[in-house]
Amino acid sequence: MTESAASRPKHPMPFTRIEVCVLGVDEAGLHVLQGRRESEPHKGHWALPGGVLRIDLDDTLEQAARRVMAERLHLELPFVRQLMAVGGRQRDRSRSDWALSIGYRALVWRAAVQPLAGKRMSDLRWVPSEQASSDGALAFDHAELIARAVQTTRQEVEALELPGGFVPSEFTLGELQTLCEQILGRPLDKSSFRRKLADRELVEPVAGLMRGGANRPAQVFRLVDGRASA
Amino acid sequence: MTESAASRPKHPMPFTRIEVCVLGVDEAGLHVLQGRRESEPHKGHWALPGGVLRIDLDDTLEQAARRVMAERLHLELPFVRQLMAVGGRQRDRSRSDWALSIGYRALVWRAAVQPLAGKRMSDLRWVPSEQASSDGALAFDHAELIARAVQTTRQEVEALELPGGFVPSEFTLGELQTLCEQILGRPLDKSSFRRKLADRELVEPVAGLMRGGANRPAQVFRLVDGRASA
DNA sequence: ACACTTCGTGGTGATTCGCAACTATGGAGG
DNA sequence: CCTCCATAGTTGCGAATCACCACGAAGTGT
Repeated sequence: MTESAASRPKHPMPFTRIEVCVLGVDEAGLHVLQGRRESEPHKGHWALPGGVLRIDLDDTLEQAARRVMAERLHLELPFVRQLMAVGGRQRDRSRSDWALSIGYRALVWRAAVQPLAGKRMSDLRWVPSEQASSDGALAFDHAELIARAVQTTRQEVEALELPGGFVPSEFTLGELQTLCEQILGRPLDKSSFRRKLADRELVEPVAGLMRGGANRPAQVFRLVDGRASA
Repeated sequence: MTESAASRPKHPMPFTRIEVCVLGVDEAGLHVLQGRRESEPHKGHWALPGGVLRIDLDDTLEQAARRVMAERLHLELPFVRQLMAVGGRQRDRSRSDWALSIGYRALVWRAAVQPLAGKRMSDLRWVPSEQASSDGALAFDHAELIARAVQTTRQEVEALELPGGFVPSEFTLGELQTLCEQILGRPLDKSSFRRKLADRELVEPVAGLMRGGANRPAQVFRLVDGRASA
């Protein structure tokens, strides 16, 4: 990042892509958004949505990830997080060219988002995360990206570093707990969950009640100041 | 990583580099290896050692990192770990070209390693990690890479996931503890340290004693099977 | 009035962790 | 030879944390 292209003899640069792992939460757990590729290679196969890094359009890597999401899925996802870079000489194909992908992750509430197949992307489907991270039919490192996305996201939720942008502005503690349980894929203890929230001063009550649904109403909370970790 | 360069219209690709943050441990703590740049831009300034990704020479990103270390520092570092990718349009310089860097980290015992200035790298120096991660004179994202390297390394040591390649094949528990303390920059409790090692079955004793230096000799241990996390 | 469901809080036993004391075992020095 | 000293290695205990369970509170529906 300290050397410009013009300052030294040109070397061929790898074909650089952005891949985005969109994790959708619903009642059944975590799901990964996949699309069917319309062009070679791997035409007709399922893959993570992604696209070419366009240095004429994108100012930053994050912005590139957001542009790709908009083009492929018609989705505006302001909160993305980098996973890792994967790359190397393609071994599975006879053409021996290099490929480099920067993986990003987004976390959304599945019901609140309506992805629409866009450029170079036909069908879309949600795949349960457990199934997706061990899908051999995906391009080789996509499964690795998915596994990493699920793992890091769960670690964050476990540590109650709530990933930015997906926690509603107002919620009850029961809702928040259910959300975390759906991401983690396992039940949490109500008492411990609330204690941690209180000790770390992550949430604060709002003067108002809601969800008298069919039982006792619950206190409404919001995240204190800007406690959404990027 | 699923699309080849020839299959779609060529877009200009970013100038892609590898930067390596070599963390050296000694009695005083963690240090970062820096070199003085011999060429523009930032000529004469201190920076992390790095080099251009050469898709004609490198088969993988990791291999590229190792090649760069060999060229710049005459060092063979088999154990490197990826930190993150940083990049974007260069703002500080008038030329508006893109740069992309993949950051890697290596952890070595400072006394056991003798870096030698190599290609496009003149002086070398070790800088205390605290000082290095807040050095404004470094190229902009180098400080970020250093901070990330120190942070993740300490997290790993804290969790006793001993980074590969830097733990001696044989050691006493006292030596291992001292090593961890130097990386973490704070003292550890002897009793707790040993309990954790025992509980998680990370080390096993070797039938032999050593270091009768001037006091009671200590049992020699080795890591059980392959407990070095990459 | 009663059942039912979720909210909210409190208690208890097990585990972990930090702190510190204590013993063991060698060398150094008089 | 005896004492002192530095480090090795173990043990015990109080504090903090956590998982699990239980109970009362506050609404709705029958």
